[in-house]
Order: sequence, then structure tokens, then C-alpha cells
Amino acid sequence: MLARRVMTEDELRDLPLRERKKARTRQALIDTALELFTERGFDGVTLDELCDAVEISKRTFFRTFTSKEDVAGAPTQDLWIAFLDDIESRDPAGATVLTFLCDALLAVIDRMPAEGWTRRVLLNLQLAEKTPSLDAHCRHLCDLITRTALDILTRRFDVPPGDDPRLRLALDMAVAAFHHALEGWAADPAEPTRASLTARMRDTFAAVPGALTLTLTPR
Amino acid sequence: MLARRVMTEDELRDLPLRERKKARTRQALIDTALELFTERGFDGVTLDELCDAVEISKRTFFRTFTSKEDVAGAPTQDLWIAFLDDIESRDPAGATVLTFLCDALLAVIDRMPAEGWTRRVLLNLQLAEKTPSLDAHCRHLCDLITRTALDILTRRFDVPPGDDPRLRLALDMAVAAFHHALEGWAADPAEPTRASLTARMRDTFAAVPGALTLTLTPR
DNA sequence: CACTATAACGCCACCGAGTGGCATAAACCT
DNA sequence: AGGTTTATGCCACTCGGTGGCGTTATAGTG
Repeated sequence: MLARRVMTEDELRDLPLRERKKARTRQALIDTALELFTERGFDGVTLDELCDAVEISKRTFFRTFTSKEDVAGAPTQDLWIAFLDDIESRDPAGATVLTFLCDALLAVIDRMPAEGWTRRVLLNLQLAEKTPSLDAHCRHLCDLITRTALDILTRRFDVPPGDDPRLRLALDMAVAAFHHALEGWAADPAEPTRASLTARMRDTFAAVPGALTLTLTPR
Repeated sequence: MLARRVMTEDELRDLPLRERKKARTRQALIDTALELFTERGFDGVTLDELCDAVEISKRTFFRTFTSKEDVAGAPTQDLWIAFLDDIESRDPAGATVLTFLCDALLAVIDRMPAEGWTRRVLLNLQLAEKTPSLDAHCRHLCDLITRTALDILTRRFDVPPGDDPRLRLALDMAVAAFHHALEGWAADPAEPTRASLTARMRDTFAAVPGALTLTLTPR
């Protein structure tokens, strides 16, 4: 259901030829899709054009991605997949759920491929901001991830039973904080780097407790 | 951009004939769409069939709703619109943002039309749970609402400037809590009533502070 | 009441996303 | 090398969504 994550060329070497080819066309699709979409707009590029550019048939495209939105959202999706993988084995060390999740996200970002990763995520985010259907797709996916993460944590840890909303809420908060950090990062006029993203993340997560006690005073 | 909210027959009386007809076909579309979709599945009903049932042309459908998902998501959308309307004038009374937003939501739920409202929202929610594209649409819309709410609050109140994430986070928390309440409510085997929904909402909002300090202990 | 302006509607042709089926070709495994 | 498996290409098709335009119904005016 959820696609495999990106791999470096090194990781590719020791895979069967078939898998290598699949991974390469997948990556080629992502890269050219991001370029074409940012150049002429998401709706300004038809799938036929994209497939022509990568020299595959439309039928093959739909064996790799589930929709046109799916290919443009692949970079962040890869991030989420890696996140799920991380919390599967991360040591909680007695910390709160929120710092646990924050640490997981920071670690995952650190582990992403060096080559061109920031650019891909950046284009993905910028496209999502001006393309409603893409934004919708990403948010839906994000919710799937949240539910899966909830399952993982419930399985691994001794959490309050079924109808206690706290774990779910903590997950949603982490996702919200992460989103906010990404948003600000993508809009940053300065060259967005991995370091500037992690810095933003720490700031946003640190602001969460203050959000609870914030009050409204009329102008 | 955002559609008008539902109105009772009374409110309809003193509108020009044209507006009355439009509102009635809109309501007819929502009702029959919800029935057909729950009966045969969202993807099991074509737009042509829906339009036949309501005796309008497909062209007219798209003058009332922006997409197939839009008509199925109308009930919750109406709720959000009313929410925006409420926070436009609600008195903060020195409370925290979170209780302010919770109060707004409770008030809005209370103000919804008595006749068949719970059923419509319920069908909307249940459909969204099994229809990915509908879920995606609702979440996207929900984000639009959050941004608009942020604008309203920033305009009305003396909030921390631009890059302070706290207000945004508080809004996201409220939305998350609301979603969780709705989800539990829709899955409730007992007859879902307005009262049971508001009760769930209070519980969920009350659990928010505890979500921050929750820790993970291995099994 | 008649007459015009204006907004909504229906119809039709069209585009593009996504799917099923089947023949073909490439990669895998002795 | 030869048979099996798996991916690919091609074709036809469905359905969601849009633009254009003629027609109908409502609103407004003398």
C-alpha cells in the first residue's frame, strides 16, 4: 500500500536488476514530475506528457504511483515512511510522547539522502501550497501515517486503553508542529538547508506548551 | 469560494424566488447524494445517476458544488462556515484560545438545524471514513478553514506577531480535538445525538493538557 | 401587463485521469 | 538455452469535470 522509500545508488547495487530498474524509473518519474510541475503548474502538465518525458507508458506509471498527486507527494511520503520505521524501534528514554516524536522526526531528516533531497521536498511543499488536490492528497496520507503510528505506539508501549484520546492528540500535535515547521522552512527566502529545518522544528515543538495557555486580548 | 450554509424553510421564505430554488436543489442534492452514496458506495454512484435522481443536468450540479466530494462533505463544511462566522464576534472573556475555540464549536453545534442535521453529518463522516478521496477533500477544506480562522483571530485580537507559531498550534489542536470527538461520536453504536457529541467534545478538549505530559513506558 | 435585461439552466462536445485486458518482452532460474 | 515469472506497452473504455451556446425563467421597469 505505501511505496518503498528512496535509496542511494549504493544501496541499489546489490538488488536484482528488475528492482534496480523499477527504483530508477520511480526516481526519474519523481524528478521530472517535480521539474515539469513547478515549471508549468501541476494542472499544466498531463500524465501523457510526463510519461513521454520519462519514456514509459501511462499504464506503467499507474503501476508505480496511484495517482498524479502521488508522484508529486512522494518526497514527503518517503519521509513519513522513514518516520514510521524509526518509531518502530526508538528508545523512549522516559521522555514525553512529544519529545519522543520530535526526536524521531529529527533523526529521520538527518538520515535522508544527501543528494538533492532538500530540493525535492522543497518543490513538493511549494507545489502542494498552490495545488488544492495535491494538498488534499498529502493531508490524507498524513492522516494514514498518524493512524499507523498510533498502532505502532499502542503495540510497543503501555499506553492508556482505547478511548483515551491523549496519545492520539499528542500525535496530532506533533504532526501539526512538524507541518508548521515545514511550511515556514519552505517559504524561507534564504537557502533552505537541513540544518535550518531542524532548527525550525526545535523552535516549533518548544512552542507547543505555550500554545495551550495562550489567551486572547482584544485590540 | 466557500458555499453558503444550510437554512431552515423559515429562513428561506423571505428570499427571492431564484435564491429559494437554488437553496432547495442544493439541499436535495446533499440529501439524495448522502443516501445514494451510503447505499451503493461513493464510487458506486456516478454523477449522472445522482443528477438524474434530482432531475438536474450535470452542468447545473457543477454550478452548485465544485466536485463529487464537495456534495458529500457539505454537512461538515456548513459546520465550519458557521464556526468562522461565530469566532468573528465571540467574546473571549479572558479565557485561553483553546477554551475559546471549544466554546465556539459547542455553540455552533447547538445552532445547527434541528431537522435531520445529525443524520446528515453522521452519513458525511461515515462516508469519509471509507472513501479516501472524500477524506482528503474534507481535510484540505479543514485546513483552509484553519487558515481563515487564523486570519480572523489575528485581525480581532492582539496576538503575537507573524512567526510566533503558538496561535496556529492552538488552532490545530482544537481542530484535532474536534476531529477526534467527531470520529468517536460517529462510531458510537448508540444513537448519536447532539448532546452526546457535545459531551465527547468537552471530554476531548479536557484531555489536551494531559496529552502534552504523557510519557511512554515499554510493556 | 408587456417588454427588456439578466441570471440560471440544459445540452453537447471535449479533455484528461484512471482501469481492465491481453499480447509482448524482459529478467530470473535452473 | 529453455521454460517460468514478472513487468511493460497498447487499446479501448468509463467517468469526473469544463467551455460554449442556445433556451428558459425570474427580476425589474414603463
